[in-house]
Amino acid sequence: MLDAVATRRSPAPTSPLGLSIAPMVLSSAVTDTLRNLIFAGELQPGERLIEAQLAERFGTSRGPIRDAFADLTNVGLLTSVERRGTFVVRLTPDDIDELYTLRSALEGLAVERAAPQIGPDDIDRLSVQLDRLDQAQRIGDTVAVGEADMAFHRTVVSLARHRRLLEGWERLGDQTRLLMQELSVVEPWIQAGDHRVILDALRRGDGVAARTALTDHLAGARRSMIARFS
Amino acid sequence: MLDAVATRRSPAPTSPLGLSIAPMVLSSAVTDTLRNLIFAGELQPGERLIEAQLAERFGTSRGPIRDAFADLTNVGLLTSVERRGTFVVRLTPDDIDELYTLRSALEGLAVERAAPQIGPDDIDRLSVQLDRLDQAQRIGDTVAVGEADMAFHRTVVSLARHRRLLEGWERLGDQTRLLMQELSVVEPWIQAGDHRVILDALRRGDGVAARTALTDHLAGARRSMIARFS
DNA sequence: ATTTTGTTAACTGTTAACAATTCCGAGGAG
DNA sequence: CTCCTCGGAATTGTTAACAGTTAACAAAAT
Repeated sequence: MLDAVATRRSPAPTSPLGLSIAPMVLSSAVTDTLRNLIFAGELQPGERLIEAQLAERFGTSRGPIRDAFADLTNVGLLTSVERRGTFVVRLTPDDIDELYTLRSALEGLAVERAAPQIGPDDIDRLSVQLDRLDQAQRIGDTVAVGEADMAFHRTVVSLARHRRLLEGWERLGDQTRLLMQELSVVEPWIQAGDHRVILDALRRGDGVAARTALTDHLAGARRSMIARFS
Repeated sequence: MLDAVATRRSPAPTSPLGLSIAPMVLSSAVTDTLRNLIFAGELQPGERLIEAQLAERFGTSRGPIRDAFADLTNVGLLTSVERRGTFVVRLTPDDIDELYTLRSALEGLAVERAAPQIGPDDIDRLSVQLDRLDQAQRIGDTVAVGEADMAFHRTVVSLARHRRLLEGWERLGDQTRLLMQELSVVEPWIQAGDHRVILDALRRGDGVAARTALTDHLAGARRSMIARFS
């Protein structure tokens, strides 16, 4: 029915046998599939998405497609104009500025909250993710780099134990991935070191240091992104 | 068709004759109506909303209702569980903490960005809104107080000229109004003065002062809210 | 050549019917 | 008395068809 069904939002309940029992809701499956198509660049910025077309492609009716459009519009990956259609967002330099200044504020708050209550297992998790990032960078796999980078940042934010903060950040995270796809950026080498500094500060439980390391890192990324904007 | 159609998101285009020409989209009308019903306390926290019921009440089919549910869920006024229904959010003390810490971060960023580029007309607008707030407080009109308070804060954020910041804040603003309704709070008297301090700092273009005044104000409101939580 | 006006095709918003799941109480077994 | 099972009712998820709007194009007028 669907090319590839990636359940992301709803962590599938499983039966004792490990089988996924949860009756799938098409809308969310479509949402995830579309998101991945966007991140993979198959749906390009500016492109118009037509309900009936996608409905046929996925073998569903237009209802679930509409729901997915609504979701992705709220996340900021699509924009929709009443009675005129919905399109993949095309980011401008102003958008980049907005993205990174906001991420800076949110992630800054996050690390300061996370630092005092962080545990050794959390540190390990972050460390593993950084290794994965290095690995991906060495190979030169753009998609994997994007994924790993965002995974690290997302984990940091999640450690603040602040639901709304995480939800708000996730929107920006998705848009950042769209940006990376749009610029087809292999993350600049600078960042490899930046991340370690953040992690070290967190390991010491030094929230203030972690914050400045993080905001510096994001300011650098922001400049670098705006610079390579064609 | 609809009891009261309040278009909030889409500022209705009007013809030279003053007639609203824009063909109304039911979904957004329903969204606004539901939001107002929630703020007015007619739909109480925890209450379950049933698609068919509301569809009949508004004289529409279930489609637009579903769309409205999706919107309000994304805003944080409703929560919906797959195949199980959607409910008016019931806020807990933890939620209050989240709301105010996040608002603090966002509005802090906002004033610092707004301060350097603020004009006399902006100051006037804010001043008028504060007068309105005082007025409402003197009369003791809870709903008007909530509206005026949120209007002031919203204007401050909008002056930062940062689309994503404003969008993110608006979700929190809506949830704050829900909170006020839930606690049926006439804003504590402290705040009257607090707001003036913020405005004065902005008038001087002093972003840092405005930030501390604002975050102090929000910290106070947070404590006061948690305190009166029954 | 350029603008204007019909005209048509495509698409979104909406509706109503169908399918599948959940909820809730009655009845029976332990 | 408690727990479990088994319908039936209620409710959400999905589908397919209809209606109004927008966009694109060709013909006519300036």
